[in-house]
Amino acid sequence: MKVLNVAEKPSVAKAVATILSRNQGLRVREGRSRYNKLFEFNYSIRGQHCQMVVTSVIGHLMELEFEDRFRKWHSCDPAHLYHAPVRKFVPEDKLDIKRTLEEEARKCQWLVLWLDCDREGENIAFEVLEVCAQVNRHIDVWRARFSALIDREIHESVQNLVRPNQLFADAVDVRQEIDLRIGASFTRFQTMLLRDAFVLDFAADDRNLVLSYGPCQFPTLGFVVERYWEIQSHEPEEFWTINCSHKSDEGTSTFNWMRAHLFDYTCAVIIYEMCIQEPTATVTKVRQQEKLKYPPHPLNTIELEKRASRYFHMSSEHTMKVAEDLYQTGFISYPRTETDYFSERTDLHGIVQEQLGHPIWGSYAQRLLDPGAGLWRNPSNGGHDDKAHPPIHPTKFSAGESGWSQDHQRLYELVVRHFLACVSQPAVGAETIVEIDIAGESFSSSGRVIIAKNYLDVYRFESWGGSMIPTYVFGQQFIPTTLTLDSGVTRPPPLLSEADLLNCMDKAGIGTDATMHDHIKKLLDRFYATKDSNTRFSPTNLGEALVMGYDDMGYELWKPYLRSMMECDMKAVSIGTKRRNEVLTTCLEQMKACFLDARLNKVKLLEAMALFFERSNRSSGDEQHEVGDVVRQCTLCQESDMVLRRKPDGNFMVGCLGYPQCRNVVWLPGSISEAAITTISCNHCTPGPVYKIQFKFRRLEIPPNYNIDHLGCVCGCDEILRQLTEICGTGSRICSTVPAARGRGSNASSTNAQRSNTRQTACIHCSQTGHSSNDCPSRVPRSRNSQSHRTNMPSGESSIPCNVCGTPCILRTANTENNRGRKFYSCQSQECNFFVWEDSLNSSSGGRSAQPATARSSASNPSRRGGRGRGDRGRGRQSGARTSDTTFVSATGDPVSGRRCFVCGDPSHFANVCPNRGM
DNA sequence: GCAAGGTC
Repeated sequence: MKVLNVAEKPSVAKAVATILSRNQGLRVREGRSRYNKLFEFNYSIRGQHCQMVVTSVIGHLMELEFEDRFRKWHSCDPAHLYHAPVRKFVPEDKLDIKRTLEEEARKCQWLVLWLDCDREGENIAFEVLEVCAQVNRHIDVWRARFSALIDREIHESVQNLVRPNQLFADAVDVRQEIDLRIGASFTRFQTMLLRDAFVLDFAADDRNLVLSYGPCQFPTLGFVVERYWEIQSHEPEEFWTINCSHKSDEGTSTFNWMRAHLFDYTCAVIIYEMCIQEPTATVTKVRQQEKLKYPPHPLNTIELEKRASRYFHMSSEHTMKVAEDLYQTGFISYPRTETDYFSERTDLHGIVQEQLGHPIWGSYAQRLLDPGAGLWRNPSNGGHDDKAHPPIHPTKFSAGESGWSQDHQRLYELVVRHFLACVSQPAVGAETIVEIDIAGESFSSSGRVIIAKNYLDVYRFESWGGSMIPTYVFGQQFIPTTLTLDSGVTRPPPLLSEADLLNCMDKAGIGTDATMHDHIKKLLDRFYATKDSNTRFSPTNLGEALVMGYDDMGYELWKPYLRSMMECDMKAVSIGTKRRNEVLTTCLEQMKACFLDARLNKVKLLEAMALFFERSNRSSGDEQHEVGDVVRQCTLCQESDMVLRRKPDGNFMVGCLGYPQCRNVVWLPGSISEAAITTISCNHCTPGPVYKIQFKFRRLEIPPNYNIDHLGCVCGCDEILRQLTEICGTGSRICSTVPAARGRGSNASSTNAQRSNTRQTACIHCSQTGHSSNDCPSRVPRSRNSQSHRTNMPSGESSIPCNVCGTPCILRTANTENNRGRKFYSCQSQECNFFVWEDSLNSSSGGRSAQPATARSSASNPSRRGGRGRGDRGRGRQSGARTSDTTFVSATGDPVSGRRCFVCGDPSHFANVCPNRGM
């Protein structure tokens, strides 16, 4: 029988082949991919003679992408990316590996998968399986389960093959699809919204700047911003403390006040004065005890990154590059591992033995192996095990190689010293604590003497501070040498260091050991954060603005909860308690709703950006193409979407995204001041969905008997919209400009709204034809700024104060069929919708109502927080001074203020406990 | 031009 064995990486293929063949009769040949060799030997599985071929892939064989027609950024509304078709395929650079697998699979009866024993490994197993089964559908597929590349483990696993686990692979499929859809939709949305709207001069090529969003990179940025805000909002507070020292023949001891400090000056002074009046100190306790300082757990990836950052100021990304080099050249074990415990079968003594010849730590290694020295101790167990790789440890001796950089040298030294420390006894110290009493107040002093340094002898990166303390005996009395009342101020926490950031990510489950450094690097690459020489991170203006924008929307998109929830769902899929499609559908529905909501609230992002950046007056580039909100699929080209857009002149239109190939367009009345897509679809227009638009018209530009708020459909069925287009026109500038003419001329199937524009309708201001109300020569010059509008009011015009806002109302004449010639007062303020018939003001009761004909829209004057600088944010949060006073409950049951669920928007809970998640 | 996850 011929058996094809496939490992996740070349090194594992080589190790498996070497172990199984016992290095006898092992033949090596090249495959189509230069990195993935093939190893051949004979072996017996459960008594059956097998010709074994072992080869490898390089991680994932396949990638997930949108189908071609959705890949261009302007090809569709980003909201469509939540259901646009995706495909899994082998990318160009992996085709060689695929061909090798196909060639070998054709000749084999069995396929044995030696992928890492985690979810990603299982998913890769199914990718390999798919490729092999396509060329040999009879191939029998098996999975080898192993937890380390050690002889017994590998031999046992091949004799106890199991079937691949579809559920594990499903969980990864779900993760991939969600990551892709969320990432691509939000990235396109925020990039196209913000890039050209502001002057982003920090990037050399700001036209090609990408403002990416990702479920790992954003929470990572969130940690940085949150700490920054904490520092910004810190208000130093003065405190008071009493310090005491005592000088004797043996030396000086410093005693610390056991109350530490008081913020109340009066209290501190009263206590201090009591001490001054009765300054005799009495020793109330002398305690001596042995203290141990334990060596670190065996080294895993995150710990390696953290320590290299702390000890050598190396970035996590650089650390992993250097570690990869050392691994490739055989000096250290596999550097991407979660495991921080050595299997009992690891030959720890053998690893130490290799280091005996080292000029610096060789003698320490000798002492370790000397049973008489008593220095050896079996390493501790950190409690993490990825079941695939051992902790990082040295695999080959080196006293320094010629090609090594200083960082190679340092990292190898760290790995070796860390390993030697792990198998060493803890340091032992003798600690003395002395407590004294002065006028009823307690003070303490401590000293430590190291009795045996043990592992600290080799682990030079750690120290154990301590100082000698003079001898004191219980009951002894003395007069302090100094007794002072000192003041200090509270300090903010420091900026996050790289080690802190890795810690936050690790605790919140953001990224994996192999990818965390990538997410950190991405923050720097995207200009979201900077790192100072002390490896501490600050957000850039861009990073802070983005987080602030989403925070102002009330969404937790920059917090780690979304990722944590996804992780829970992945776990549920992998153990079979939830189905793959169920999780996928529900999660994507929720994220799409969240996306649509975020887009409706995009003004928050714009406002936050405006706090930090100048507005740009660019009119070309993406701004022209800024994807608006989708109304429907274009019925003309039937490929792209029709989207609502606001043109530079302020007028609205609905145009096809396929422009200029498709020039389908619907022109809208020129009297619209606001328009926003809703999620309500029209019941009449087909093919659906056709989303209705919430319009707001300018009071002065439409007849009085029309409501200024109108929920309408632009696809021809809406009578009111049709009438208003007839009455108001679409704006003469639109009619006369070249692009507009092009749009109409090329599109024979123009809508009612378009055709109506050419009719001769009377202006509502002067009742003349030949111009629209927008361009009426008798019309009051109208600015978008209501302030300037007021100053331009023509003198002599009849006016009354507005009942609602007090702004003068102008007397107008209606020109509609039902009310032609009738006078009405209309408020000039754009923020106010008040108008009233003149005749109704004179009738005390009955007849026409004296009430304003239109109510103020609740949305017309949204309550806003005042302008806010960077520093105010944290302060607001600290004092709970947010817009809502609702109490929120986090997963741990702690009340948290000012947030709302990003799934359903309900402010009473967080998304992780949302009843609407339905999963 | 978007994500995150493998790995050379």
